[in-house]
Amino acid sequence: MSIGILKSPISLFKQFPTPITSTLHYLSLPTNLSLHQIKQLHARLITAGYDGDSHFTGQLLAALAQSQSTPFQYSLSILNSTQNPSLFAVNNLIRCFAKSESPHQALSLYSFMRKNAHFQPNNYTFPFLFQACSKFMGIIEGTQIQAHVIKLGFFVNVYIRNALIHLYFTSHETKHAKDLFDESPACRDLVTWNVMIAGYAKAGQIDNVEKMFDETPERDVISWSSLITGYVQNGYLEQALDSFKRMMDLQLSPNESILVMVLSACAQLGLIEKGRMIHSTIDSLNFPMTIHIQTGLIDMYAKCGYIEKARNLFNKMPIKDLSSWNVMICGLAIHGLAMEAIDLFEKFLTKGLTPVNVTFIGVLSACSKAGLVDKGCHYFKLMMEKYNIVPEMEHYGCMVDLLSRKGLVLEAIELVEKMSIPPDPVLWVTILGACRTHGLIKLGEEIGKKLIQLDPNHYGNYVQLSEIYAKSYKWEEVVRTRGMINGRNSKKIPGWSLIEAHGKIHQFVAGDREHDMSMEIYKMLDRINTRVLEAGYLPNVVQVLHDLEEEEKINVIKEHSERLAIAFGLLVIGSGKCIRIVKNLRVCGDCHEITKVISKVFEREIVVRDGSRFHHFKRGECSCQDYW
DNA sequence: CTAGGGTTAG
Repeated sequence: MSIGILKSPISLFKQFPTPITSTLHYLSLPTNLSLHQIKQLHARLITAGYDGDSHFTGQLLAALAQSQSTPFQYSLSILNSTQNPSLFAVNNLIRCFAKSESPHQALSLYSFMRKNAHFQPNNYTFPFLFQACSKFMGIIEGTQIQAHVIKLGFFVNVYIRNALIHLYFTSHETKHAKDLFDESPACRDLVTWNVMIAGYAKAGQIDNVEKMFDETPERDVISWSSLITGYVQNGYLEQALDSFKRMMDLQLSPNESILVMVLSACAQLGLIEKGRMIHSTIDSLNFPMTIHIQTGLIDMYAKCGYIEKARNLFNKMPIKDLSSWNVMICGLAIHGLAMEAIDLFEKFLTKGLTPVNVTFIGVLSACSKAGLVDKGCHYFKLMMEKYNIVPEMEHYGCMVDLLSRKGLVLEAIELVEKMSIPPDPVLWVTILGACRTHGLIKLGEEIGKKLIQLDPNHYGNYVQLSEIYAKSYKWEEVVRTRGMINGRNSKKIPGWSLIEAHGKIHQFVAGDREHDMSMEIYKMLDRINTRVLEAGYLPNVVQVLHDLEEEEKINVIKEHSERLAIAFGLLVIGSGKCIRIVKNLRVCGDCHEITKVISKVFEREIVVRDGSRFHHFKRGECSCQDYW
């Protein structure tokens, strides 16, 4: 009896004769059976009197090992009910253990094997063992097993070597992985190259990722997938999109992973035109609308400013997983739709789903963006007490932000001092900023001095402190603090803004004169400045007044990257169409103010995604209500 | 029967 004549696993059950004849001993099961189907089959075998048959035990375990589920107990019980399990069965049990939640059990089984002359490991055993070690970074155990591999003469087996290289990479032993790769060029295949590409990607060594990819003799879709994933995970978003284009130009078909990654690249860059193009590529390829693809699309639309599109896709999803909910909740949060994010989270809970750390980052950041102190504190407590989630830096970040911006600076300080992990200095920077805006001179002075001591090169701390002095009219201190900036190596992250126009990406930095249309852009900027002044816009006087040392800086404020992008947008984006800008840093107060006025006098909708959220500017107002 | 890639926040 051959499995080839059977149409589906279900028909397999129906065609099982009772009692099962000996011809069935040559049966091998199809892969991708569900746990339910395997259990049904198992039941039939028992009723047919084949319980404990060593051949069928092996087949059941092989099917389990290749199924989606990871039933540790069940697979063990199958083996235990067998009198004379085959090596095949034991290997597949190791495989089951390797992918289960307790992969170290694979090693217990291995040491049992070594004590039994009957079950000496073969070439199939070791890849599963190294896979198990990879799951818990068991490089010490792995190295011991490597010694056995050498002793038994299996070290030339390409499957085993690949699994071992993979183990070295997952255990951050990049050097050892490379040595193993270099050692025997003869013992390499396509998988070896792919392991190297993905391994270097995980290690953040993007140069080596590219080198390995270029040197791969023949590439498959996993090679491309590993390259593109490596780019996205290390922030090389444009390169990821370029590689995707290259791949598509070669008429290769993408897989799900590639599509999800390029959607993420578009999401992070805010490239709606490109994102839409990928969406239509997915449609025209008739690519299956999996949960991952749908979730990627929701994330992309939300992060590109189309929250209603994201919402529609989410509501239409027949099956959602945890990530889908997380993406949607976080998407609402970056749009400042705090109440909707909270309502969705409550709906999530009523479905009986269990939130994870990311879910709470979404909820808490929603609360912080809307200044909902009571709700934020409630959910922070709920997270710790009901769900036993230990807060991470990001959760503290939301809470400190929420409390301090609402003026509850002492509460914020108390929270930071009670933290279970050493606080990131950024938390103190947030509190320092709140001291400045709420006029807490003495406290701010103290924190500012401490921060400068902690990191004397951080430019922003001097600025904050000097502004606190300025507020209390301590001019000498202002001058002294400003003077301390000179000669420091500022670690300031360079700010940029980008705008998509007619399928091209245009990126600007402050004072940028590199763009082809620079002349027109600066002319437009002059026009903007004239018209907003007429409309009653006042530049941030305090800031300008005390930037005495370098007059250059006054101009730099006027030439902040988003202003260049807006000017460019007004020039090239058809009137009536919304101008969409993405920037990496938070929008500064002055730019926020001027953008409001621009939206009014030029009658333009302007959407800015800054480092933390969306601002929808319309008719002189912003969706954030000036709280951001 | 074997090894390799995967969305989520600021």
